[in-house]
Amino acid sequence: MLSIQLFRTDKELLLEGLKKKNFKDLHLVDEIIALDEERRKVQAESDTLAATINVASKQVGMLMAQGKKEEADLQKATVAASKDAAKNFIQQLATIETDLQEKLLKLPNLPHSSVPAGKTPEDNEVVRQSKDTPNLTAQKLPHWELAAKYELIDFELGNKITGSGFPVYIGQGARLQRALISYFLDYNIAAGYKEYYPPYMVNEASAYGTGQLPDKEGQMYHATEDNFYLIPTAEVPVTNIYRDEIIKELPVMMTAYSPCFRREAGSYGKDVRGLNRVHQFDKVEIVQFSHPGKSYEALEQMVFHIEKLLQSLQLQYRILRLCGGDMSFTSALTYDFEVYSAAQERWLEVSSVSNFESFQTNRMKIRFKDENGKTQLVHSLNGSSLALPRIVACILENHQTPEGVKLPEVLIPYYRDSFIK
RNA sequence: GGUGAGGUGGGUGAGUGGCUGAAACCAAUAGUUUGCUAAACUGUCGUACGGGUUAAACUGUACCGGGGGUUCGAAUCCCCCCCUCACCGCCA
Repeated sequence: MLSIQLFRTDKELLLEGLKKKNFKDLHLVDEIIALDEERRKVQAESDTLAATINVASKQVGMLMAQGKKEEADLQKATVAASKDAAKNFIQQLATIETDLQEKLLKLPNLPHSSVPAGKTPEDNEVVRQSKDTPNLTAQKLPHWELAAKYELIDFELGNKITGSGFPVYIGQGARLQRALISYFLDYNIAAGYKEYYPPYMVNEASAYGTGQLPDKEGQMYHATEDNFYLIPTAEVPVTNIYRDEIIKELPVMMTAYSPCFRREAGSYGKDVRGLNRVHQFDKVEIVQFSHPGKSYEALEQMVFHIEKLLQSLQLQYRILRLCGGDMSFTSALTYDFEVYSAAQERWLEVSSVSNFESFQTNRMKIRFKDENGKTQLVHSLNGSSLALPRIVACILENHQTPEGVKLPEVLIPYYRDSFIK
């Protein structure tokens, strides 16, 4: 949620940013400004009236104590007379505030100045790309065939137990999941992130906090009996750890593994074959809360952190700076990491790292005391390090050899073998 | 699921209708002092939204789990909801 101060002081900047994000309903800006002014006007009047009522009420008590009953009754009448007006003001205020809030929630975050203009993924900017491309000559099997060949993943079995998009990992496949999760967590912890093991279901307030509600409700599995939501990412429970808190020491660096549940309503076709898109998958997430002046530095660090991780897995990757039109609603700057699937001959997104600035924390009221002792919103950032399915897909495809899948060096201690065969 | 107790500021915890935005203690923080890896003393110390100011000072309103009600006036009384704890039941 954008801060209301922006509307009072930087209207031009606001409009410019919204345009870059291809936001259409620009008239909302003027409506919000008008509502804000009205709100302040009504509040001033309401507060004044409330003040006079409070004074009169206090006098009733004093007069009664002195035994001046008639004068007290007079004051009572004064208060009673103002009561309707006071109630009216309160209702007016509530209406205006609800309206204001609703409109404010419709506006996306403003893009950072480095965000390229554009509307579609084609307009994303390639920041860096690893040089070498995998040299697969003899065989070039896609991961779903490799998974069948080595009995790693049974997609059909998942259909029977639950439904499509719920793969069952078996034997070496299951072991690889465990190895990757442990490796990713250890890698993050070594960089200073604190490990959390959060709940996999959250309440409504948490889902609102990170912005899954109200607009992305259909993407989450909902346990209606208790009104809990299955988390679509560990970002939700982990970020909410600090909801309504004033943080004592920045930065806060957290990492968590969790399964992720996504309904992915409306996705079909060859793009979702195998592990490319599933309803339940595993991911290790990193989250940071940062001083507003240092959040972009933190973002670059996170990008570097993930880049090194991908290099250690010997996967070919590229880093994209998303254009205004392709960025998420809440983000100010997003870098996507894609790894090249040699067998499918396409890039697959494996991580997305974003700075949300104060867009999330404004809604969740996550703050700190600045140098002058004033309470300010912190900046929040997060990224995947990493999402497993597509990493698994690329490891299988890109490291396939006639002898089996040769695992990268760093995974061997975790997998306790060097080949999947 | 049943029964009981309870939800107050960073923490413990007092407060059962006006003198309470809230005692006391602890923590935190600033300073004073003592020549020692600390103690003593003093001050400051909730949040939000307004007004005000270059910025402060200052000032108004709201908030004692959430919502509603009674009353001139509510942390305090009433109703509904949520949550926590204890015991019982069930159980990985």
